[in-house]
Amino acid sequence: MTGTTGETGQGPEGTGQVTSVPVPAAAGGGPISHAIFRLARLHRMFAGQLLRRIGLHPGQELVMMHLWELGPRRQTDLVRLLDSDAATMTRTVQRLEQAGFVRRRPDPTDKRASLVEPTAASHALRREVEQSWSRLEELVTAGLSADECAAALSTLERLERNLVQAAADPACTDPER
Amino acid sequence: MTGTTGETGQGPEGTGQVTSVPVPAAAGGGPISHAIFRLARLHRMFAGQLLRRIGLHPGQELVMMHLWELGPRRQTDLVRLLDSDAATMTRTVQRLEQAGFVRRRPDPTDKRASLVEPTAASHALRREVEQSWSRLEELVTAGLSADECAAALSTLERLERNLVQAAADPACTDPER
DNA sequence: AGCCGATACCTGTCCGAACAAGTAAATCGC
DNA sequence: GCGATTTACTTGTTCGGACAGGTATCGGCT
Repeated sequence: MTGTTGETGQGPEGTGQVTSVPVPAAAGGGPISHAIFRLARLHRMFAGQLLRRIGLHPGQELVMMHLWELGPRRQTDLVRLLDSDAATMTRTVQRLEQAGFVRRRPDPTDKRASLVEPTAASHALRREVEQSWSRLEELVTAGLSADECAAALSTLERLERNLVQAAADPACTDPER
Repeated sequence: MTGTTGETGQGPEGTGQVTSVPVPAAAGGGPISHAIFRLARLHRMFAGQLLRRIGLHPGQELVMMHLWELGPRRQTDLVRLLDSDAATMTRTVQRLEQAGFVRRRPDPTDKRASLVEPTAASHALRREVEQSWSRLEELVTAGLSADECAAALSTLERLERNLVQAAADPACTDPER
């Protein structure tokens, strides 16, 4: 049993090593797209690394944070909050339940729905999760002034808005060209 | 013909629908981290959508672009170029081979290695892939001036550099805190 | 009441990402 | 030359993400 990681199938456990990341000089494509791609990869890598040591997998922490913040929710609500996929949410919640961080209970007002609520045990994680997020934020914004942070945030949101808008505009990705 | 998508197991075929993305107001955590997260998700969604219609899955196009650009490479080189995972690369190349976009041949100078080269058939895709990337870049940077684009790129690179540096610094993620 | 379309969820499948472990071959050091 | 280490690749496993169905339920409409 090499990976004597978790008693419940949870409990990831890695080396904690972040590879040095040479940052390849991209082959042609859009520079901003590539930059987003690489930044996202690094960001994911760090988040995963920070989370792993507190027993969560990337993505699960977002569910937990919403549950801690808002209390019991239906899966559908979680899907909407995280803008996630229903199928993914089903299995994520199943794993969180199996890991003991979440409980499920039928919605009294809707026999189709199930309410998801954080367990008492899960609350012990909250502080750690929030610290990890703060830590990640510190790493990302290291050496940036408050103004620069605000500018960076504004830039990211601008790019995001562009994509959101493009998603709404049918002509953008579909027919044309 | 719903599931009869590809004769080789390839050939993704989706609805082409990009959900509207409500952009949840995040629960607590670092605003920049969340922005990166959401931007990356949207970006991935669009890239996937554009690629799907030309018969590739996200990630595969990066391999192909490097091969088209640089010619035959060993898998290890591809791993380094994309800063990817060796195991992922093995299976990605296997799928590309199975789909007929890539051929593999033993490296004459190193019996461990295998050379990966684009097939003639794959070259027909090149233009489409490059157009898709251009298109994605247009969507992301819609309405931005050249200066704003440069600034955005600089911002993204700055954040990336921070993470790269943090990755190199052992004290950042490991013990401490 | 009965019907029909929307919802809420589940399962199956395919894919990329990451880690662990193992095999074969190359290379270094003696 | 030979053993120890490194390298190149493969396989197994676990996740998240996305799409394609399928089932039970809810609701509005007739």
